[in-house]
Amino acid sequence: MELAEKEAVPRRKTGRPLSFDRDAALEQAMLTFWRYGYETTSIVDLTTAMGVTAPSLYTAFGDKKRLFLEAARRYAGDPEAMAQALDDAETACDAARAMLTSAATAFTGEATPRGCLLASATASGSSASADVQQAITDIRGGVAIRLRARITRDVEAGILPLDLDVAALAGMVMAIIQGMSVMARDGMDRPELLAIVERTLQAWPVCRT
Amino acid sequence: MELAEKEAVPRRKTGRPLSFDRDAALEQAMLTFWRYGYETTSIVDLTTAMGVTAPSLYTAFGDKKRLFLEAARRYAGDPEAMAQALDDAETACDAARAMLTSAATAFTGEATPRGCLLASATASGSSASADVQQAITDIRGGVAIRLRARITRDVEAGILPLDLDVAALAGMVMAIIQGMSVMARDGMDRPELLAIVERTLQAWPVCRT
DNA sequence: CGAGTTCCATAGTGACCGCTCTGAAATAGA
DNA sequence: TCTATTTCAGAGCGGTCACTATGGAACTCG
Repeated sequence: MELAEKEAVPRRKTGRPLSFDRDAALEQAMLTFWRYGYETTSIVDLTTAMGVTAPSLYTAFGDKKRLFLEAARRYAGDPEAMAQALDDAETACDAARAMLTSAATAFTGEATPRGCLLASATASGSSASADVQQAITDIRGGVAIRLRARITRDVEAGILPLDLDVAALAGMVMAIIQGMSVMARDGMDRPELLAIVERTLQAWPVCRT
Repeated sequence: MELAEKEAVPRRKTGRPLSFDRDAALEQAMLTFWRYGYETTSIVDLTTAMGVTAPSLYTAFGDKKRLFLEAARRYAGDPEAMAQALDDAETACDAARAMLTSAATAFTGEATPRGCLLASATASGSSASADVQQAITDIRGGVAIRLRARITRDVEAGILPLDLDVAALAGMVMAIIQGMSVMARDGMDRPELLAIVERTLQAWPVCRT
């Protein structure tokens, strides 16, 4: 539940120090979950990638679920920073374009797995991990909420029509992001994804002005 | 490899007959994979849903991989029928609209799991199932190819502009389908998905004429 | 230097995984 | 009815799963 509270500063004063870089290990865990998914990544996969033994992993991160959620939070980045980026864009259309192009770029990185961790890692799973799936769903929902808020701001500013279906417009952007994740995993390259982004933005009301 | 050949008619003449409806059992297997994914569905999950014992499952379907691929083929339906439906539509835009609305409807059915089996069941997985993931990717790719062909037909007929990026337009439709699968799984209802479809189709060149 | 604390690696734990061995039961053809 | 063939259900195969008990090693503090 409130596992984010004691996480930041549980710093011990005495005792043997950590023999590995916790942050670097978390990064490797994130990349492993990104590539193989939550349930379909084994502890052995993780310990191998992170370069630590199983007991060290459990001491440092709790268990597989908490490690995954921490990795997912690291992947998602600071929600406030995303909200700020959306707000800083001149228009909601610019904000959406920035979201989509950065997604298309991130999904086709050379040094990372393809696609989106949040879209693929818990896309399916047993009922035993329903709570983890819900947590990731909530992160996605948070992005959608912030995007809708940014669009609504443009409606209220008179930039977008008053009768606009804000949820549908935001939903289109979210759907393209999740869809591009699948297609990037299928091997589609970055220019193709960016072309999809530009085509999709043609659906934006009066964005072309 | 060529497991589709001897499948249709391996009918034995003697011996104890099957005590269950193979087709109905396959249907239940499909629904189970649809809900829980490929690797994250256990044999016990399957035998429970199908109402058969493990040895019966293996005798009738081979192994987990072959059962899944057969279920996926059943889910995808006849590719020729889909190609025919695309061709029968008056325009490529109508064909795309039909694809998208039927996807939005199928992803929010009352009697089925939510989302798309082909989009979610192998969205992530260990490297041990890379061949299964590739098989599902190929099915998705087949849909994209047929959609591009239908769009190209409209370009050649002068309905769509000659300089149209066909791959990008088809990719947009495919991305929306995969994306709606995720959002349907997140709980989005049918009217919301259909609103996304209509908004997205605003990006279609001169579809509104 | 101890005492106390924390992390280390080895070597497991029971539970579940996909899958199959076994022998009885049910059919078709002789 | 007898034989051959196929499916049935129960029990269990080796392997992997997430996770941990244990005892020694490395640190801080007094």
